[in-house]
Amino acid sequence: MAGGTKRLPRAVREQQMLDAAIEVFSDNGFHDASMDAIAAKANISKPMLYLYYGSKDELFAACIHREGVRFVEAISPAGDPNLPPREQLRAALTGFLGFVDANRRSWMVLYRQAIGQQAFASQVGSSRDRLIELTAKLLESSTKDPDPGTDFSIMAVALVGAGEAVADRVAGGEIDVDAAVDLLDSLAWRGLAGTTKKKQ
Amino acid sequence: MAGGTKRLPRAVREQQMLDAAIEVFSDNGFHDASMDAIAAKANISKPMLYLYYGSKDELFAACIHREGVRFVEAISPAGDPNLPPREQLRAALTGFLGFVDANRRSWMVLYRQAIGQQAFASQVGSSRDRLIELTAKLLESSTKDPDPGTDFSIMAVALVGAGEAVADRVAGGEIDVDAAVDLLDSLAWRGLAGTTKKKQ
Amino acid sequence: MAGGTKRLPRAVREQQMLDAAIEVFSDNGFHDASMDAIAAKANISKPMLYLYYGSKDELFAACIHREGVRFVEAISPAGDPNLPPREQLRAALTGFLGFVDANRRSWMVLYRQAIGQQAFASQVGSSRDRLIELTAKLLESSTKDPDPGTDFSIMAVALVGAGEAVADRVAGGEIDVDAAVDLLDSLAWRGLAGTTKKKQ
Amino acid sequence: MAGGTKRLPRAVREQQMLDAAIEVFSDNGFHDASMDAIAAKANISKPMLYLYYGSKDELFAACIHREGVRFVEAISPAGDPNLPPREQLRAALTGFLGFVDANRRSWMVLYRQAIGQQAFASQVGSSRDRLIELTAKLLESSTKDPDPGTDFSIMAVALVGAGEAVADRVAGGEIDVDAAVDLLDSLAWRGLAGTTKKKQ
DNA sequence: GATGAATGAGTGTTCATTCAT
DNA sequence: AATGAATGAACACTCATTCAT
Repeated sequence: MAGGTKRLPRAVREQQMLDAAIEVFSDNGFHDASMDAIAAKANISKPMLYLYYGSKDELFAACIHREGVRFVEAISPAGDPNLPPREQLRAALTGFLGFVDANRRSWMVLYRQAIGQQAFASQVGSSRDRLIELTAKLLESSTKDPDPGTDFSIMAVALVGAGEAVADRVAGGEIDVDAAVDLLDSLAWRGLAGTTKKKQ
Repeated sequence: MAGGTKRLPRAVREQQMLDAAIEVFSDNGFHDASMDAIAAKANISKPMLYLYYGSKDELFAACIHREGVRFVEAISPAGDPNLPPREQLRAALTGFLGFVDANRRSWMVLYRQAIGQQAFASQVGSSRDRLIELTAKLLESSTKDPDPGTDFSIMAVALVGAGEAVADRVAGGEIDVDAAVDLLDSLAWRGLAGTTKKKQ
Repeated sequence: MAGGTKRLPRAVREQQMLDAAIEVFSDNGFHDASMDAIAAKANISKPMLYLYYGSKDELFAACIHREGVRFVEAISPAGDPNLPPREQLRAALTGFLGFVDANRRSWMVLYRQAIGQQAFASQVGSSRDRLIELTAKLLESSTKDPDPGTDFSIMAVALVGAGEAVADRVAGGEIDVDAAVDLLDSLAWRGLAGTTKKKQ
Repeated sequence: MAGGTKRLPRAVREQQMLDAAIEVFSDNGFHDASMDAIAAKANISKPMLYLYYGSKDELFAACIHREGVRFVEAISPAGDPNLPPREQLRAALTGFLGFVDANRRSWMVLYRQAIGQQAFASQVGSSRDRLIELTAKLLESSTKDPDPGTDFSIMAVALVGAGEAVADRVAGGEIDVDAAVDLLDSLAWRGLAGTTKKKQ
C-alpha cells in the first residue's frame, strides 16, 4: 500500500488508465470528470496521466479512439462478403446494437458525450462515418436495379441515425436487442409497410 | 460602450439575453460558455443575467425552453387534421427540417448540447418525446390494417432519430431540405424500396 | 399595492427603516444582511435607504445609535440621586437586564454583532463606556471609606462585563431577570461570600 | 517571490497558514478577510489553502480550534489539585489573563470575532463553556458551607464575563495583568468590599 | 419624492497542469 | 519510474451602490 507502486509494463498501464478514464468520463461527463478522480480510480498519480496522455483532451480522445476501434471491430464481422447483402445488414445491425447493449455505460455515454463536446465531435464523426459508409455499401449492394439518382450515403445517414436513436433505447433497457434489430431491418426494407399485418 | 446599454423594458432585455446566450452556448458548449462572455455578447453586465435568470443553469434551461417552444410552433401546423395522415407527416417533416435549416446554430447545437448535458437531458427529452408521440400518432393513423403487435412509438423513435441525423446534415448544409424531406418520407413508407427505380 | 407609494413624513420613514434594518441585521448579522432585504422589509425601495442613510455602514451605525439611546434611557432612571447608592445600582441592574430581556433580538444581537464588526466597535464602545462610567460613579459613591488607590472604573468594567455575560443568558432565556439582578448585586457587594448560607 | 515558496512538509505549512489566517482574520474580521489576502500573507497560493482546509469556514474553524487548544493549555496548570482552591482560581486567572496579554491579536480578536459570527459561536462557546465549568468547580470547591440553592455555574458565567471584559482592557494595554488578576480575585471573594481600605 | 434598471468590483472555489524530489 | 506539493487562471455568483426616469 504505502509505496507499493507496482512497475507495470506500459501497455498494461495504458489500459488501466483508459478503463478508469472511461468510467469517470461516462459517469460524470467530460467537464465534470476531474483528472484527480481518474488518477485515483486508476490507482496512479496524476503526473502519470500527463506523462502518458499529455492532457485531459488527449486522454479523452484516447478513450474515444479505443472505444471507436472496439466498436468497429464489433461490427466488422458483418462485412463477410459470403453472406447475401441483406444478411450482412442484419449482421451489422446485430453487431451494432449488441455492442451498445454490452457496453452501455462505456460507449453510449462516451458517444453522446463526445458529440456534445464539439472539440471531439469530429473524432466521433470519423467512427460514425465509417459506419455510415459501411452501411451505404451494404444498402447499395443489396438493392437490385437502383434508381440511378439514389444517394445511398444519405440513406445510410438516416438509417444510422435511426439506429442510434433505437440504440439509446436499447442502452436504456427499454427495448431488447432482437426487437430493435427487427425494427430497423424492417424499416430499412419496407418502411412502415413492415408494420402492416403480415401475409394477410 | 459599443451598444449603448440603456434601460430597456424587461421583455426586450430578456430576448436580448437569450439571443446572446444561445449564440455563446452554441459556439462553445455549455461548460465552456462563460457568463462573462454571454453578458458581453448581450451588451449588459453579468449581474443582469443573474437578476433575470438566477443562474447559468437556469439561463441555459430558458434557452432550451424558448427554442423548444419555437420548435414546436414550427411543427404544429402539421397537426391539421383535415389533411390525410401522410400529408400530415410530410408537413411535419417539412416543418421540422425547415426549422432546423432556418435555425441551424441556435437549435441544432443547443439540441445536441443539451442532450450531452445530463442535467438538461430530461428537459430536451420532453420536447423530443412530444415530437416522438406526435410522430407515433401520425404513423398509426396512417397505417391501414396494422399488425396488432406493432409498437408505433418505437417506430417513431427510429424515424425521429433518422430525422435528427438527417437534420444534422441539413444544418451542416450537406443536403437541402426538400431532398431530406423526400428521403425521410420515402424511408417511412417504403423503406429502401423507395430507392428502387420508380414505376418499375 | 401597485403604485401605492405612501408619502410618509420623514421621521416615520426613518423609524420604519431602522426597524426593518435592525430586524434584518439581527437575524443575519451585518455582512449577511443585504440592503435589498432591508429595503424589502421596510417596504421601500433601495434608493430610499441610500437617500436617508447614505450607505450600509451608516445605516448600521444609525441602528446602533438608536438602540444605544434607548438603552441608556432604560437605565437612566437609576440615576435618581434621592435613592441610596446601593438602591441605585440595583435599579441600574434592573434597568439593564430588563432592557435586554425586553429587547432580546434587537439589542443583544446588534450589540454582539457590533462588537465583532471592528468598524463599529468604537461606536458600541461609547454606549458601553457611558454605562461603565455610570457604574463606576455608583460604585464610588456607595463605597464608604474607599482604599485611595482603588480604580473604580476598572471595577466597573469587570461588573459590566459580568453583566453582559449574564445578560447573554437572560437573552437566551436561561435565567430570569430577577435572579440575574440578585446575582450581580450580590457579586458586587459580597463577591462569593454572597453564596454562603445566609444568616447562618 | 518574497518568501521562496518551496515544498515544505505538511505540518509546517499548516502552521504557516494558520498564522497568516489568524493575522488576517484578526485584522479584518471574518467576512472582510479574503482568502487571497491570507494566501498572500502565508506566501502560498490560494489553492493550497483549499487543499489543506477545504473552505474559508473550515480554515476559520481551524484557527479557532488551534487557539482554543493553546488557550486551554495555558490555563490547565491551574488545575493542580494540590493547591488550595483559592490558589487554583488565582492561577487560572493568571493563566487566562497572561495568555490574553501574550496573544493579544491572535486570541482576543479571534475570540470576539468568533462570537459575533453566528456560524462559529457554538465552537467558541464550547471552549468558553469548558472554562466556565472549570471556574464553577473551583468556586464550588472553595466555598465552605455554601447556600444549597447556589448556582455556581451562573456565578461562573458572571465571573468569566468579568474576566473577558477585563481581558479586553488587558489586550488593549489599558491595564496590566497583575492588577487585573488582583481585581478579579478580589471581586470573586469579596465583591466591592475588596475596594475598601485594607486592614480596616 | 420615489424607483426600476443597471453595474463595478470582488469573493470563494475549482481544476488542469507542472515542478522538485 | 513515479509522485507529493504547488499554482495560474478562470468561473459562477453576490452585493453595495448609482443612474435615468
